[in-house]
Amino acid sequence: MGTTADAERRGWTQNPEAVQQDILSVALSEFAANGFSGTRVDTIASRTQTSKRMIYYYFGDKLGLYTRALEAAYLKVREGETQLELDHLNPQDALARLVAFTFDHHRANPDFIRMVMIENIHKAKHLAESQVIRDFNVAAIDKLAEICRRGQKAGVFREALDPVALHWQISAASFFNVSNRPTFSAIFGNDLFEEDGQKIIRRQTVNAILSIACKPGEGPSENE
Amino acid sequence: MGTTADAERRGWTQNPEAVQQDILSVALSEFAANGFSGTRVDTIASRTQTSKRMIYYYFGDKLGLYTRALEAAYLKVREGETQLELDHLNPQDALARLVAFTFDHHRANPDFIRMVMIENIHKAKHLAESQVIRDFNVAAIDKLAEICRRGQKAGVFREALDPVALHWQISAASFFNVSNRPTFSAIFGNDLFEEDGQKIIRRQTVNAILSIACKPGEGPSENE
DNA sequence: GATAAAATGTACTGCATGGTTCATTTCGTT
DNA sequence: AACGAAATGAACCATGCAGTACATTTTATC
Repeated sequence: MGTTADAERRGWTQNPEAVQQDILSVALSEFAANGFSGTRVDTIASRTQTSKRMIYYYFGDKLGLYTRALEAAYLKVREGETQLELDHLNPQDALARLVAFTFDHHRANPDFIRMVMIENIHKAKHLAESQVIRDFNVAAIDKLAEICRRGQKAGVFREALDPVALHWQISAASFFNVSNRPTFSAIFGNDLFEEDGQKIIRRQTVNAILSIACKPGEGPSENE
Repeated sequence: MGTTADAERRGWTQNPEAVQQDILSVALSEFAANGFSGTRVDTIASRTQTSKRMIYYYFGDKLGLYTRALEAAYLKVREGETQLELDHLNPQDALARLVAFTFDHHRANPDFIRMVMIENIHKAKHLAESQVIRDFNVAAIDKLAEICRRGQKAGVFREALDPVALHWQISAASFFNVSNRPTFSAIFGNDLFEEDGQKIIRRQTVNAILSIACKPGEGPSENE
């Protein structure tokens, strides 16, 4: 990626970029696993090719490292979202596809989910302070807004439909599915989180979202 | 409360029950606010009428206190659920009522939500170990299962409807609404969490759930 | 190849914090 | 009122852990 040199390290060679990446990726996994106060800087350091000294050299303090890890998580997950191409589909199908994609994408990025969970525990304090995150998060809803416009213009979506409220519904299902899996499956068993169960949930979710968006009669067909 | 004596404390008087309750309620609020590792036993103690010594006397260690606080949170919230009476309503209305109630009930118990969030961060480790919680949680779904039975018998609900999957959907919306408010409103603004916005979300959620449960044509009416 | 800046290694420190020790007071029982 | 057990107070301890000091090595620049 870019000019990042390859890290051939015998004896040792300087490689600032690689060292920072190394630290960041370990930090992300540790913070995601243990939360902010639950995470030990020493543990991060030990899982790294480098030392605690370097963490403070590059990131200042624990909070600085956490913030950067949080940003890295967002960047990585948003990157994956750009893949999705929906313009060639009719509004209903585009929406269905977006929902299914979001559902799967959340599942595929549990570390990101956990970072957001942790942020919520902290009342989103750090997220709110990070300009990086705020900037490109507003764009997260663009695709959905565009679909809504098209659907309303075509007369198949409700006039009162609000993209943000719809995004809320999509996020709720997709997020909860990952975030609350431990408690939910501890209480009600793991069936819904096996492959078959997840298919059911995803289909239910897609249908539910479509029924929110569509005018009566324009809803999802039953034969999927 | 039962025979719990009133705590007239001048000089000081022994009152084990009241002391434990005092500790528990402070502990719940601290753990809910700061997570397990983020919480300081000294802070709990200082917000209490009693001392750190008593915490260890009654609860053994920090984890013991946490576990008891978690159980207390569950007990309190489940208690509030027994109010709801649905047998006199037809299945659709009963379900709509249950969903709206659950939505509001989650909102009214943010500390409980936060404890569950924290448990999920910890992969539900402590919840899984608490027999108390497991026991009365299976019962949490009874009302819903009964509604499903009635709706299917009446021919208005889908045959394939699974109460647990439906409960998942109801929980997802109700839980997310509280758990992710900080990050969501940090990114998209607070509108959806004001009174008007919440009404929209709740109505959307009720309709979405009904559309999942009901056969096509038996769905929610539009004039609500 | 000398020099300075950037990058890294090693060892350390100070305090926050979970948990304990030991003594004292309250209170039910006789 | 005496006695033992339960309940409480006040100070203390050990260590986990974020953060630092200081020395050393690499690398670019002249």
